[in-house]
Amino acid sequence: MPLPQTEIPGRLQMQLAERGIRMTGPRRAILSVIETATKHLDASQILRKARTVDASVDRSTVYRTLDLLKRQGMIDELDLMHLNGERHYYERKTGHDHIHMACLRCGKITEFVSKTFESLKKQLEGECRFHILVARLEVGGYCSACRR
Amino acid sequence: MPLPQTEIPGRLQMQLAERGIRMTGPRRAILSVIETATKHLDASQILRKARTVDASVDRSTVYRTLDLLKRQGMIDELDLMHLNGERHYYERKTGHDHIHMACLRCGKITEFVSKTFESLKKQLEGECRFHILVARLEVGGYCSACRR
DNA sequence: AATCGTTATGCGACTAAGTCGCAATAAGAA
DNA sequence: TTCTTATTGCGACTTAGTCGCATAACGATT
Repeated sequence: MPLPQTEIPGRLQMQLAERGIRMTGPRRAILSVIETATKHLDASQILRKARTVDASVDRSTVYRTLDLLKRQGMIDELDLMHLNGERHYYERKTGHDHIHMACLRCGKITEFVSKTFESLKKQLEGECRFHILVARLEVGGYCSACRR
Repeated sequence: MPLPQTEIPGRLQMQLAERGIRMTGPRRAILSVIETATKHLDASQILRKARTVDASVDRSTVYRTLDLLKRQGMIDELDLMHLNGERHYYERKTGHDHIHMACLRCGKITEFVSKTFESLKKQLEGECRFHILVARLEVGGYCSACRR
């Protein structure tokens, strides 16, 4: 998981404030969970963790907040190749998109930043005249340790 | 949707036979639906269509068959950026992977084959020593007609 | 500080996707 | 035809996510 050390805690809160979006207790709890996460979390994990901060947080508030953050382009939604069922995972959007590689044997998730990926997106924007808002590249296979 | 004219109907059946996998009525119905599809179908659409061929086909058989085909690397599973809820879509795997671009305004799905995408996969295989079995690149944004 | 329009929340009931165990059935090799 | 093994339909279940609604809380304004 990307957790750049340069990242200011409370950044998501600030970004929402800048956009004139109301801040609330449950929202703060959920944002802090996402900001301090060290691995990819799904909605129910986010709910559980948020409740340790604010016990009243409800499941639907988690979903609504995730929708808000997605719409604002502040988080990305991942499947991680459905390694563990159908749930979705979330992570903060950083400046540079990265590729997720999921090992189908050991379950390890590897992230990878690639210039080629950036060129590919430019190619799509140009050749297809498509305006990209989200790009998600997920790969499933065997990691270096698990391939033989 | 890719429906190459060179494609032999019954190809999936043959591939399964080659691998010594048992052929059954329901399975045949489901395969034919997938083979003759002209757009991306989800599990319940596949079920509905398969039932016009063999009325007894059950939902769980559809899911089990889709799992089988996924495991055999004969179909790909797509989200299409969750344009219409959480369902998954399926398509036959062809020789060349392609990118799916989903327009978030009009819902159009555009497919794109790219050399750069192939290089990117090679890069992952090489630099990360990752053995790729599935690669899924989905893009959400605005298509040429909907961007302004 | 008190007011007030608007937005967000918790609750609970609901939908829809997908899973699973099991007894019955059908494939296909012998 | 027989027999083993894989597959099926059924039905009950789980789990992710949605929605309407009455209540609560934000935060701008006075």
